[in-house]
Amino acid sequence: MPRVGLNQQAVVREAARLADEVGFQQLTLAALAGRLGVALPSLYKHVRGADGLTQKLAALATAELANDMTSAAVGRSGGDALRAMADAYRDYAHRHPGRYPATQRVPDPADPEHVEAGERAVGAIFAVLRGYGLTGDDAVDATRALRRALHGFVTLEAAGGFGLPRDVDRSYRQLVASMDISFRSWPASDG
Amino acid sequence: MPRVGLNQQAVVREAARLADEVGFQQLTLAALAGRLGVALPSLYKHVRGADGLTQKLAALATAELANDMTSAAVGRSGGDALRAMADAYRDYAHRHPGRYPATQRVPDPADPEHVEAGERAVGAIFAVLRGYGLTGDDAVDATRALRRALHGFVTLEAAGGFGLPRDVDRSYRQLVASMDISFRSWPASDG
DNA sequence: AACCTTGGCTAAGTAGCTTAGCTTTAAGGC
DNA sequence: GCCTTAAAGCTAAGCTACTTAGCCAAGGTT
Repeated sequence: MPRVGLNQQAVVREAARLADEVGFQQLTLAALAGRLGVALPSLYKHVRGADGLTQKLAALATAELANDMTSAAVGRSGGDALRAMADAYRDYAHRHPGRYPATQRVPDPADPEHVEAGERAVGAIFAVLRGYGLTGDDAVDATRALRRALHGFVTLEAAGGFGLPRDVDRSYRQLVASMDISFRSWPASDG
Repeated sequence: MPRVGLNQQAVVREAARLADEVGFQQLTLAALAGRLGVALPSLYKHVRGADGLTQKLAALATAELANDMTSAAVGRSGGDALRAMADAYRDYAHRHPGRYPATQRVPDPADPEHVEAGERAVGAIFAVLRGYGLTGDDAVDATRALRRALHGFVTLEAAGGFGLPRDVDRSYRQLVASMDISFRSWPASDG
């Protein structure tokens, strides 16, 4: 029995690749083990079963997405920053259709890297909102609104949920434009 | 073997109740069969397996949601109608936590009732948007934006995804208020 | 060289879904 | 009132996927 020499990182990275190829839902331990050239139960030496694997995948994907969003916004502000970040978000979902769904998982408090990645993602949005003069509770609400809008879009897009015949890129630009308007005239916090 | 006397409707209705109790993900054929007092394979006489069951559940839930949204908006217009409909949407998700996720399933073209329910739901939103003077492509984009916003909110809320400490009802009102503003100054279609 | 941690394995068991094929109920025609 | 038959139930069997238990060998450490 020649050793393959796996470790957790190698397993999770391969899982990410596989997920992008076959889809998040189709990511199975059996397929992953086959890809890595080991028997299925061997994976348990590296990750805590199927759930542990998806949690680690979530941590990886969240970190990647946070990176992309941050780099997109750097050196920009206001509507420019918003558009750049929104594009980076959608791009990531397109480039990594299998990893993207994992980013929606609530960070595991027991995994510091996961928690940190989540905070960086939120922080990137916060930074953009500061350009609109939004801070404190307003920024919290606005962050939620933006996350929802972006996530909702790419999810429905991926599901083919846009039955209505309308150019999708354009819809996205419209969405971002409307968020821009919302943020500029954000309802007063005591509303 | 005394007959229970099931039919498709009885099976789907019980599935809806069960889903609300144990959660959409935990809705299993085994649990449903136990609840109905029949052996698991007997369900196949009424629905086409697990997938067929969730599709029928989706049709039921979508119809219910469309009804609620429509009744909420009737006799109102503009921001009033928007708020009422948004509240009805979130209420439904709260009252039927197990059915709600099923409403996100793309309508099955082979199931006329499902298709019709989906059209009624979109139609209810369209009617409200007409009050903002939005029609045609603008209404399409705005409908997508509203669906996303509402769905995103209740999904994140259900997932406990609002880690940030902030009153959730209030966030919802803010969200709806910001949609109201967006719709009143919707970007021109040629933007 | 002996040790012992680690990464691999096989075997076995669980949960859930599905199909095949049989039996019985109960409705309808004669 | 019987006979036929479609429908509704059943058991048996098999599939996929995940999980646990327990064993063995590879290979670094002392």
